[in-house]
Amino acid sequence: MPPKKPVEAEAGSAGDQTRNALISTAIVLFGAKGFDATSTREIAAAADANIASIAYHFGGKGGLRLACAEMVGNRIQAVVGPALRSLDPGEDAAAAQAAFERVIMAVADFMLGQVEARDIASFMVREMGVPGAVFDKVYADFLLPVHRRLCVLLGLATGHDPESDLIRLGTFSIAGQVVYFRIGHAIVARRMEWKEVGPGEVEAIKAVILSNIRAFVETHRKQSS
Amino acid sequence: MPPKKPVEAEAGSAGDQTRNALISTAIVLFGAKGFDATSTREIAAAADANIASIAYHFGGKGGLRLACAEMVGNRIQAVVGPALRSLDPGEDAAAAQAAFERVIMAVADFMLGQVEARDIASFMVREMGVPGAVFDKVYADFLLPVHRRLCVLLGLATGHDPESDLIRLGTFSIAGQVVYFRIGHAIVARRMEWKEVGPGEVEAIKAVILSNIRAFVETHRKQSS
DNA sequence: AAAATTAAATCAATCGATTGATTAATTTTC
DNA sequence: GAAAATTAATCAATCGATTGATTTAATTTT
Repeated sequence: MPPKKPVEAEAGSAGDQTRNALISTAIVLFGAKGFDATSTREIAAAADANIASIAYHFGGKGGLRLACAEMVGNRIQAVVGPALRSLDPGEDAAAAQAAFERVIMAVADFMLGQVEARDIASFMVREMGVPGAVFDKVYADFLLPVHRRLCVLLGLATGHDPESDLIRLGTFSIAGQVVYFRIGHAIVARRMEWKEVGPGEVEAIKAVILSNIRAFVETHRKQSS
Repeated sequence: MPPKKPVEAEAGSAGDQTRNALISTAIVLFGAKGFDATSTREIAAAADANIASIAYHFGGKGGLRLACAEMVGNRIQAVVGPALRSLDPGEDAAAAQAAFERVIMAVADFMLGQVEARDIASFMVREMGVPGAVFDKVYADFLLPVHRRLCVLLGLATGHDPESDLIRLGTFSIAGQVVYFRIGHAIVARRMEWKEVGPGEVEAIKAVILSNIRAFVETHRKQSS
């Protein structure tokens, strides 16, 4: 019988080591090739573990998938969470816009930045395409609260109702740009004649997205009575 | 043995019928579940054909994948091509912007519109995520020329060099919004509390994207000397 | 025009390989 | 020494691909 999942990340236990190794390598492989295209033998070999370890620790391949989603959610929360709760913009439209920009830029840095984070982003983007337990969990635990908060900020920045169609869809259209540059990085890189998407290229992408954010706010800004 | 009675030789030979049926159903299944998650038996059963037909007509599962990409490319070309070549904007910035908007709106209609087209879009979006023969073919035959043409239009509309980083990345940021609303439609629909993405919802999305296009042009417009 | 021939297409059956999962035995850890 | 963890080996099921036989359509020969 598998043990209770560790609340704290204890790297000491031998069981947790292989457990974490399986999750880490599975995220990379799931993100790179997809869930179905990745075999349990491949994961076990890359993680230097036995095939049966997957069933032992996670109950099966599906359980490992959920465990990956949980770790991905925690990782992203650690990146975006502080930027989301770092300030209370109150009624200041400029401060709200600055906070909105900061969150989107943080997400872009995470999604497009370091190579180790790209696998995490790829995994999550893949899972968001197919309905299932992972989708429901990530949506409820991560996507919905983050999007709600972004809508509050964008609503304050423009003077519109945060839950209006304009603000909700507008937030999607901005956040969607970040997502697109992640999943479409191969196309973008080829078209831009980039050998790789390094720090300089990420900055170029961020500049365009930031410009689009400010253009959106400026276009839809309401006069505050 | 007596010869068989002459049968009707109506539209399409018997071989082409099953061939087209295999491609059509494969696009739907590949788009909905992914290439690896779709078995040849499943395709053959849905297409009401024999399993061996896939190897006979396409040489194998991979050949069917390429054949699907070819048909998808033709379908999209038929939709976007006329809008792209319908006019020569010359030096008129306003006409170029109008043409740009028309093309993006046509792509959005195709990507988000009718249910039968969503499978095609899903298939292509999936294939664009993994490097391979399909990626190379679609990029060279479809993505590159369309993106180049869009850059010309957006360059004319804003007065910038069509091949500048700003215009190329800006075009991606706009076209990427359309792609995102396709792959993220499940998330968007849940957040917007839409039961389904019907014509009205598509119009709402298009309005936001169109607004973003105009905000981009207005922000980056150069004075023509 | 009838018969014979060739080519195209589909069929049921089966191949070896691989999938995720499971077992029983063994080692490690505390 | 008991629980936790790992291991090699095996399970039934399914994968894509292939086979040889059969049927259908088109072409040639008589």
